[in-house]
Amino acid sequence: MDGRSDAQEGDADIFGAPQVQAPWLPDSPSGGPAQAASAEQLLEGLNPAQREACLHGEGPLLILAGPGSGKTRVITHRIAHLVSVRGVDPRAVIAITFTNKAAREMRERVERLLPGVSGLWISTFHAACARILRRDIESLGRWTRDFTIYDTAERNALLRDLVKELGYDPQRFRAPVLGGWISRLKNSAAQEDAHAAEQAMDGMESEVFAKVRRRYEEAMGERNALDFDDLLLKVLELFDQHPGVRDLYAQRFRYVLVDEYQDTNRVQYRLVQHLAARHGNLAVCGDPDQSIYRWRGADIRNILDFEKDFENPVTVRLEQNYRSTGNILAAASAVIAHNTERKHKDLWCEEGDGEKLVVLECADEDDEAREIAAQCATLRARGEDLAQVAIFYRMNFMQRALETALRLSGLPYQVVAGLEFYQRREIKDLIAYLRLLVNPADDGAFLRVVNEPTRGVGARSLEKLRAWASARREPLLAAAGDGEALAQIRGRAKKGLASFAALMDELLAVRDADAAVALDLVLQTIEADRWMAAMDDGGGTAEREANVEELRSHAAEFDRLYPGAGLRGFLEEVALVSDADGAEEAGGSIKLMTLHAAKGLEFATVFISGCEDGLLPHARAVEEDPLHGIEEERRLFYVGMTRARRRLFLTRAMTRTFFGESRWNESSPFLDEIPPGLVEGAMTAPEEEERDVLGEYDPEGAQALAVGALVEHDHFGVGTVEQLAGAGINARATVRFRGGVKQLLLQYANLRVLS
DNA sequence: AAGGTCTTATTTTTT
DNA sequence: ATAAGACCTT
Repeated sequence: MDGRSDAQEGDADIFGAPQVQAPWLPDSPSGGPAQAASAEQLLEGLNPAQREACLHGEGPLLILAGPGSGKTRVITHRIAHLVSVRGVDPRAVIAITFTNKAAREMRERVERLLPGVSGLWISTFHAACARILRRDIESLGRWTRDFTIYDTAERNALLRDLVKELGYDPQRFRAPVLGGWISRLKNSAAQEDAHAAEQAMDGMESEVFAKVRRRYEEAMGERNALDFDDLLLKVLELFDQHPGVRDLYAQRFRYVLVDEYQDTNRVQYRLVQHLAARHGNLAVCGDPDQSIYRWRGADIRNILDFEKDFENPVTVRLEQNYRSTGNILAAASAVIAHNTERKHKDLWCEEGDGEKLVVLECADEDDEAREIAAQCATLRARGEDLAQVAIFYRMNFMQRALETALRLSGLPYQVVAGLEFYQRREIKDLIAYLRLLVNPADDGAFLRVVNEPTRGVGARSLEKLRAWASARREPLLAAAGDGEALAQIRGRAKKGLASFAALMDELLAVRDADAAVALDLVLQTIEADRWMAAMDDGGGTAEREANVEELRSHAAEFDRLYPGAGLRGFLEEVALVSDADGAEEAGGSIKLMTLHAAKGLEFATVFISGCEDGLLPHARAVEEDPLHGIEEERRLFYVGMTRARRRLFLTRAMTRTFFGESRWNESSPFLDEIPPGLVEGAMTAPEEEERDVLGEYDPEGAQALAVGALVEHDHFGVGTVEQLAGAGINARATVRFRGGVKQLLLQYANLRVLS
């Protein structure tokens, strides 16, 4: 195999030239590991199936990998084997993952096997595409390589503006909905049924939608911006329209590996086809049972049909589970067996049965959170490492109650994949300054910071500026620096705009500088201290200052890690890597995350909270698509269960507060799919529960209740009792309030009897 | 134009 | 319950 010579010669000047590149992938001119691991070392400890996947040479390879079957191990060892044993140039290998977290982990593990290696591409689809576009997007004619990446919030902000601009009611045509439609349309663009997607919207609305969409694409072009979907789509366009460019990449990537293939959508599928077109050495890895991204276009057929799509693929099944105890595995297998859309798998493990699963029924979400915290405290007392404990939830808002309980119990915790940080106002503003400086056409960034700190520029003058700019198809920043445009604006606004333009002009000096340097100049130029003081809404400026300081240290750290990547590289990372906290992991703390974020991870102890009908499966998922929805939710539950190595707790709350109102929930149907013999504390622990609950429940007051009594409730006001049922903690009342009839659990309702 | 109060919708999941 | 918007006042 002499992959090395042709890749190096052909690509050195093309790919190795100094350029903006995905910073975490330093693409040094000469790749190659410092010291190669030997073949024996690499295969050590692998089972026969893992070995086969690792050693597979040329041609398509499908790795069907059950949870905990050592999939990442196989991929990383395969890469190491290719490079160090078969002598493949690292730059001829591309490994694509689905999340940043997975990419990071894979990179670390490969580096451990191949110390000092460089030139490998290990990244998400989005990062890889961004990187390709930074180099080649100008072939498409419309964007420059300094394009800005818009996240969902920025996309929605633009859409809202456009809806208004087009004279529609932004209340009726809400940006997130429109954005969702646009995204779905784009992701099905590579499919035959793109037309069908458009028809799905009815009459009147579809016309509005079509108009908004057209304007949106136009505006994104004018702003030199791309949304997440565009990143993939534009590469596809590039490859379709410029076979030469396509060949450059297809030629370079002798080996293409794709992880989590079951979650690829049709666009990603086609991208992979392009990349592997030349050499056909495509190895994909995945598990149809863990496909949980159908809602954003993932097409499970991609993996189910792999064997049809490629001639003579080698299929390797990894069915031995190295992670979980027998009980956990049996429970998870029993649950997933209820799905019809799947390939049968026989998972097995050498572990013993282990502990039984524990189901905890709790009164409400606070009780649930306290119960979980109490269990965690017990684990800690027994000497368990809390870093090996995770709590999963279906929806982000559920995080609150959990956090509160953990904090009260004095347990250290860490929220994984919270986008919090980069959503903070001061951080978004600073990022917008930096973006505008790299991409002066980014009107979104302009609008965000033109009056931040305040410069007396209000809606009226901005409207004039906009009119002038859009008539000339000029960016707003250019207009702000144009005497003619400013001629129609007077007073403070005029001065403000001019000074803003001058300020941005000054900042231009650090356009190609390191991230920290650029950030510091921005902070200095806008007089950050005064700016933050002005933002102060009473809570003081300490927190904002700390956030800004954290951003500075992020930037400095980035510069240190990726010399040469500069401000542009930093902005790319900020746009694509949402989980900023993932970098440094706080030792010994419990991990909180959504079920989706849990994919690919493992913990000794796992809590799945909210095992309730309506939440798991999520009511909306089932509603949208009764057929596939429930199966996807079941897969999600399965993913959660199979993260656990030794202990699995499934918790549910009888009532849960949704938005202000508390709702009664049935238990999740998935719980009933677990063989009862594997579960302990079967379904309820009445004596404990009663004790918990009675503390807050006043039976005295309840006794005064009778049908016909007039009662008062904190939220619903005054009402009449129509019916009483149940006893003790289950006592319920049906009460007619002015706003309607409510079923209330007496223990929580806190009813005051008026007559 | 800026700052305050009041209404309103919001809750899948991620790049 | 909460946050973001709309709306009103200065």
